[in-house]
Parts: sequence; structure tokens; C-alpha cells
Amino acid sequence: MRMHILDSNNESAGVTMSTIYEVAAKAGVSPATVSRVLNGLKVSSAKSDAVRAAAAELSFSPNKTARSLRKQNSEVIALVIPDIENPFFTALARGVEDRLREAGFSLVLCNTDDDTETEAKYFEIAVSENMAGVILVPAADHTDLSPLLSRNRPVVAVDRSTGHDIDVVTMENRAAGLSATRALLASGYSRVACIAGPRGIETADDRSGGWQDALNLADRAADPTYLCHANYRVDGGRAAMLELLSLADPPDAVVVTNNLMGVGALQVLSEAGMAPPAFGVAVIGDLPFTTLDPTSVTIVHLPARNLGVTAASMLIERINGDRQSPRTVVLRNEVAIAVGGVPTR
Amino acid sequence: MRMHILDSNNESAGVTMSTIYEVAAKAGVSPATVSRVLNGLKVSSAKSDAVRAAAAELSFSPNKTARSLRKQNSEVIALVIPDIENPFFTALARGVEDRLREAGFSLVLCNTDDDTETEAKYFEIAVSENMAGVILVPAADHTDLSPLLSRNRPVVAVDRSTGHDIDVVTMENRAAGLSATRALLASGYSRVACIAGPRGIETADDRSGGWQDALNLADRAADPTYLCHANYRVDGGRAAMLELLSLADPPDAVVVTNNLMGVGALQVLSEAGMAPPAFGVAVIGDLPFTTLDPTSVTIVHLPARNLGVTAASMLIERINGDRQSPRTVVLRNEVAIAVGGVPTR
DNA sequence: CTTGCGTTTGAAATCGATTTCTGTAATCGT
DNA sequence: ACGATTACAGAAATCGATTTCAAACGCAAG
Repeated sequence: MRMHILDSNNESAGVTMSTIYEVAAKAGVSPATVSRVLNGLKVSSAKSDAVRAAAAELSFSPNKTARSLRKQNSEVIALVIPDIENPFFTALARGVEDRLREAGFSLVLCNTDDDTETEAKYFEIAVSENMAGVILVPAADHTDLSPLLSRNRPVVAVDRSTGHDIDVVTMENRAAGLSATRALLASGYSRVACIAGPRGIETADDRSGGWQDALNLADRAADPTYLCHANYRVDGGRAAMLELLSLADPPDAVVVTNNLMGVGALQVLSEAGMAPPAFGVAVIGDLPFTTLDPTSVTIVHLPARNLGVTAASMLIERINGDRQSPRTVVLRNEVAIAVGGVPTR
Repeated sequence: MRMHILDSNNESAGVTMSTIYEVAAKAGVSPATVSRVLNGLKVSSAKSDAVRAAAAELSFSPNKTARSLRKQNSEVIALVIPDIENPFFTALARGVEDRLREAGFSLVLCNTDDDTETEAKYFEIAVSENMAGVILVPAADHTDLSPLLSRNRPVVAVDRSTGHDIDVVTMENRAAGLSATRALLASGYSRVACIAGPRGIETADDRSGGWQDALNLADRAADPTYLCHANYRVDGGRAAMLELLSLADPPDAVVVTNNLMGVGALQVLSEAGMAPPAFGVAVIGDLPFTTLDPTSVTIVHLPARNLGVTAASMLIERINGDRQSPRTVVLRNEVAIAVGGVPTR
């Protein structure tokens, strides 16, 4: 039999958290009734008022750990992303956070550095912490979600898809590659190269596919040496740009398929005295906090924040019991704007 | 009397999490013994082996919620910051995350948008989730930490200090302002203005104080109209820069006291055709992912990541029972580098 | 052979909120 | 006015791991 000592002479002001038992004692009711009041179940208004008064007086706030243990779920969700320092993921995280907060959830941030092991460890944590769900930007295309799925934890994938049959939110990567390339062609550049992401990464292949499409539609042969693969980071962009510039017949413009590689490419170009518009550059992905002249670099804006908001919304629906079959949402890119100027001659 | 049904024919493969009771049953010992094995307490090696085998077979992972409820603490800490999209805080968060992860903690990210209400709400959550501690970049100088402190939750403040007597990690803001200004003077600029942060914000006052110091030491009067206050964001930097340019006797250089305002100021200057080095610019804080020419803008690097690592380390010490009186750590800035070129004439 | 101390282990209490179960009181219909 | 429902509220079980308490056992010394 459990004993609850309810000492009224609480000397040590507020050092301990007040519990539902103390509230019950002060209000002259049972703990069960307190719980009912706090959860909006039917209770006579007399007792209900007494409970509310007592709770306010003790500035009672229910212990989430106990609640979570009993209800077998918490109001915490995990956001698992490759790199919190990449502004794209930051914007995405911001969208997730905003949406979750208005729904009363908190966000645990998990940084994987694109490492599958780290990712797996976070899945274990998510389960053992009884988290309500997971929003995931997969580190690899073979991410194993079974630790989560077998425990019925809802998962929404963002940006990249997984091998599993779950909700996914992506964007029109191929169209982004297409518009970026077309913008450069329209500006008068004729030899347009492409710095793609790592081989085998879905977004990378799609975006460079869009570049191919654009060239085909314009009846230009896609010179295979004009397609570089790099690692989606600044140094990758630098290396690829250097390689392109050293070709026997170098391009006069380039489509860079993510934001950080765009920074690298632009750095190299400006070091070489070929900053846009001397050399045409289109970047897929935003470069916040740069001081670039917006008329000389074409930027295809990606809906990073909206990706986050959408994923969060879908996850919340699942948490609330939505059982429809998995959906794939493809967000439209906010169109390529700021078309670059014509090369100086 | 509690009953634990231990069904051996677990048809629904892995749908439920296995518990310590199932491990105990499979190993032929009591739950208490399982707990002891898992926590490294003295147990005979025969039973210890049996437990470990059973745990492995069931791929048992202890329920953190139950553990947290019983032990009255968790392995989760909260990082409360004003803006997750600001690269300064991102780098700081990254430092915190890395340090915490190697110590086995997880990180809950809390975005306040510099709003005291939101901040207070997060404190409540931290307490009711039994979090082990809080790392805080205060939204205001009057942040009320009593909800945390009265419950003995360790708190470390970063970047800005609070009214409370707790651990703080800051950096040499005044020295940063001084070096930035000196670098501009050394490059030959003579009328150096300053775009400071909001009035009353500690870091803002210190950095602009450093600007004053530098001018005094160089025996130059600090023209009061050369000191602008702005809101630490891009638009603030823009507005302040425009104001400076419109003065009757405009400056020929400016010290900008944070990264985002630096972006705003540079945008305005390049729109006005006065990009550095035509107009001298020194920025306090890093501008990652920009394509600026590093020889024309002076950057005072701030130890953002290290701030995070240090704060996390201090918090972990407190969590582990360190009771020494509150410390204030002041990190050295990684010195101003990349001194700008002399104005064109 | 017995008393005594130390070690290992299990039974049960515990953390705090939720929820089922059950009993009592109040309400309704005829 | 009486039996049948319904509404309300408390006692106790529950979530799963930790920890206290006490029993049981082994071994050593007298």
C-alpha cells in the first residue's frame, strides 16, 4: 500500500515540485478527481473550482514523466537531420519547430552528420524516451526504420525518401534543375555545366536530371565532362568548380545543385576574377545572409521552411490517429527568380 | 499487488517494447537483479551472464521514462536560444550538441524569438520533463530563472549574463570592438562609425564601448552621430547603414557589431556602389557561407562553437554534483584577422 | 557445533499521473 | 412513490525501472 505524506508545513519553499496528491489534499478531493479536472473530464463544478484554486495556489504543473509513463507516449518529437549548420536544414527545423510548438509539442534536435550509426542510435533514444514521432531527413537511402516502425512510432521522411512505405515530403527537384538551366540559357550563356551532388543521392540525380532535360529541350548536346559530382559541401563545390575551369573547353556557366556547393563555386570564381555575370551561375537553394548582387546570380528558392511545416503537420495527424495509407507530398519550388544578366560580351 | 503477465508466445513480433520483467523471466532472476546487472552493481557472474544473454536476445533497451520517473532526473538538457536561423547560434548549438552527445545526453532545442513569455514556457517544460539542466542564451537581461533555480535545476547562461548568480560563459566583447576599430584605423580609414546593437543589451554596449576605446586611444573624438543603434538583424543593419550614409559628414568606414547587421550594411553599401574597400567595413561575428572577398572586409571571429562546448561542459559538471560557487568564463575571441585594404584614394 | 558477519538475491515500495473498477447519490419515467 | 439509469467520485491498479528492506546462504572464528 502506498503512503503519501502530505506535510502542510512546507518549509523549504518550492524546492520540490508539487504533486497531484498535494493538490488533491488541499482541494479535499481524490487525486483521480484532480486528474479529471486537469484533463477536462466531467466533474461537478464545486470540486472542479476547488481543484483549480488549489492547483493555482501551488502553481502545480503535472509531471510529464509520470504522465508519459502511464500513457505510453509523450509530447516530444525528434527531428533527425544531417547538419544543423546548413541553412537549408536550419530553415526546415524552424518550420518544424513553429508548427510543433503551436500544437503543444517539443522538439528534440538530432544531428547525424550523415552517419547511419548515429542515426540508428537516435532511433533507439526516440523509442526509449517514448517519443511521439520522428521527422527524418535520411542520412542514406538505406536507412533502416524498423526500430521505429515495429514499435508503431510514426515517421515522416523529408527531402529524401526511404525504402519504407511511409509519409514523405519532397520538392520538385527535377523542375528546379530545369528552371535553373533554362534561366542561364535564356540569359545567353551557351556552354552550361552542372555541379551535381553525390551519385546515388536522390535529390542530386533529380536535379542534374533537370539540367539534362533542359539541354535536350534546347537541342544542345550535354557534354559529359560538364557534369561533375561533388559532396554537397563548400569544399565539394570548390573542387568541382576548379575542375570545370581547368577543362580544355571550359563552360561559360554552371548550375550548382545545392546551396553550400554554390558558395564554394562562387568563391572559386571570384578568386579567379570570373565572378558573375562574367561567368553564369545558377544555384539551387537559398544563400541566406550573403551579400551577392541578386541580379547576377540566379537562385532557385527551395521551400525549406514549408517542407518542415508540412512534415510536422503530417506527423501530428499520424500521432492523432490518422491511419490512411502513406502519402507523398511534393512541394512546388518557389520558382527561379532573379535571372542573371547577359555575359559582358 | 501488481501482476506481470509474462507471455512467452510473443506472436506480434517486436510490436511492444520488452521490459525488465521479461528479461528477468527469461533469465530466471528477479527484475531487481536485472536492474543491478544493467547498472553495474555487484551480481554473481552466473546470473549476470544469464541476464546479459536474455537482454541481448530480447534486444532489451530500458525505458527511459520509467527510469527518469524513479530517479527524478533524465539525460535530456534544454538549449534555449533566441534564433535558430542565426549562424552564430547554430554554431553554438552545434558545440553544445557535440559535447552533450559524447556525454550521453540528448538535446532539446527551444527557440524563443527573444520573447520572454516563450522562454518562461520552456522553463516550465524543462521542469515538468525532469530535464537535467538548461543552457540559456537569455532573451532579456531580466529573465526570471526562479522556476528552474528553486527546483535545483542547474542553469548555465551563455553570451549574455542574467541577474542571477549562476555560471556564465561569455567572450571579450569590448576587446572585439576595439580590435575591429583599430584594424580599420590601421588600414587608413579616418572617420569610423559604429553600428551597435539595441541599447541596454550587454554585448551591444560592450562592443560599441570597444569602438569608443579605440577612438580614444587614437586621440580621435568619437562623433556621437557616428554611433547608431539597431536591432541585431539584417534589416537593422540596413537601416543604420542608410542613416550613416545620409549624414551631412558621412563616415568612410564602419564597425558593425554583429553578423546579421553586417550583412545588412554590406548589402546597402554594395547597392550604393561603395562596397569595400571603397568603404571600410569590420564585422564582429562570422559570416559563414558568404562569398565576400576576405581581404576587403575585416572579420572578428567569435568563438561561437567553443561557447557552446564550454557551456555544455560546465553544465555537465553541475549535473554531476559540482557545488563550487558560480563561475564566469570569458572566452578569448579568435583575434581579428584579414585586415582590409586601404581605401582607393 | 554454534554464533556472527558479510554477501547475494528477491519481494515489495516507490516515483506521479492516468484509468479502470466500484459504490453511492442523484435523476428520470411511469 | 418506486425501480431503473445515469452521474459522480474515490480506492486501487497500472506504466517500467530503481532501491530499500529483509531473508537466506556461506564462511570463519570461537
